[in-house]
Amino acid sequence: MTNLSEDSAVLRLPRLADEEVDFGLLAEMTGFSVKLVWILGYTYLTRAIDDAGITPQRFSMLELIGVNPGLTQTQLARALGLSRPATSLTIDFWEGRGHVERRIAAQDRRSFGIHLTAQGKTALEGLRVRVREADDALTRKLGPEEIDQLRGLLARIYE
Amino acid sequence: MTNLSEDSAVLRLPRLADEEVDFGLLAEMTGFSVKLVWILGYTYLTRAIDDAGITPQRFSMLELIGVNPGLTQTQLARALGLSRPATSLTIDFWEGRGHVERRIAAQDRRSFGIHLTAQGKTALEGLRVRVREADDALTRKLGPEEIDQLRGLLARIYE
DNA sequence: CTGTATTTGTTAATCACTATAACAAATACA
DNA sequence: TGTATTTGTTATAGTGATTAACAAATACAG
Repeated sequence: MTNLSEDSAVLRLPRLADEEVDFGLLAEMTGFSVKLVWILGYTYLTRAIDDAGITPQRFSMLELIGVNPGLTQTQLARALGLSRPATSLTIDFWEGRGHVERRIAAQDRRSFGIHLTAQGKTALEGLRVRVREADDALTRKLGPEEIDQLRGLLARIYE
Repeated sequence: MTNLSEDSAVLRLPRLADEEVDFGLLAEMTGFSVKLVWILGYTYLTRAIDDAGITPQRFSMLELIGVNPGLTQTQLARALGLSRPATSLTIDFWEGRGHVERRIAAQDRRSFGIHLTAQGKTALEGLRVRVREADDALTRKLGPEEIDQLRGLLARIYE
């Protein structure tokens, strides 16, 4: 995850501003602007939490488990838009660190309820602080009312 | 690129709205909203142009070449935020279709100036129409002044 | 002028991620 | 009771992008 050579990718962002390159249609597309901001946010977030393989996806999973203890893996997969195998592997990751445990569901012994361990709760607290900071950094050029405006417009699109 | 089985990925989007899942901190993050919209836009765009391997990245490259004929591969890589190997392969793709050609630069015979062929120009025109439609579809729930507002706020973040 | 260093582009090897397919166990239902 | 569906896992594969290594051309230092 550390890319520090000549062609480092973490910071590799399209360059709209400088030099003589005209972005043509891309510069007129809302989707392209969204992509640029997404890359920037992903970069901030990754830098904030990248300890031994913690990625935005993996954090999202831990957060969902923390807020909704007992969800099954299929429910988690659907909520986050992942395949069931990907979900299974993500839970393996957190279980291997002792942050999460699978408890067999009494009423349906095919499925597990996923829960945070005490360790997991502590880790999640620490991660949340850093994630918040990264998200604040992303919007640091906007005032509070502008952030609300932006969030509102984005929500109108995907809701 | 066709995923039509049970676990289809093209449409796989996190589900904020329905069911009993609480997204916790994620629901409060601007970066997460941006990600959702980005996924949606990427899905629309991919559906609009996905003929025989044309991806958003590859379209972006063709557009940049069309608007800025004669750029070198290194300049294209920097502008789009790609590595030079990735850029080289993308140009291979378009060159193989006869849409782009490499012309040796007279003053520096290490580098090529990249140019559209007549075929490439025609193809680009057709793609531009579909790309515009996909971008319009993404923002169809917003009025013109709201789109401007959104674009302005996003630009403030990455500029 | 000569030799080293840098730059451009390509190729090869690798890595990370995700998906699909196939499977066992449990449950639902006809 | 027997078939079909669902849950989760494993195995396989495919994709994309990256790093490293390289050849050719150019820049520059001594």
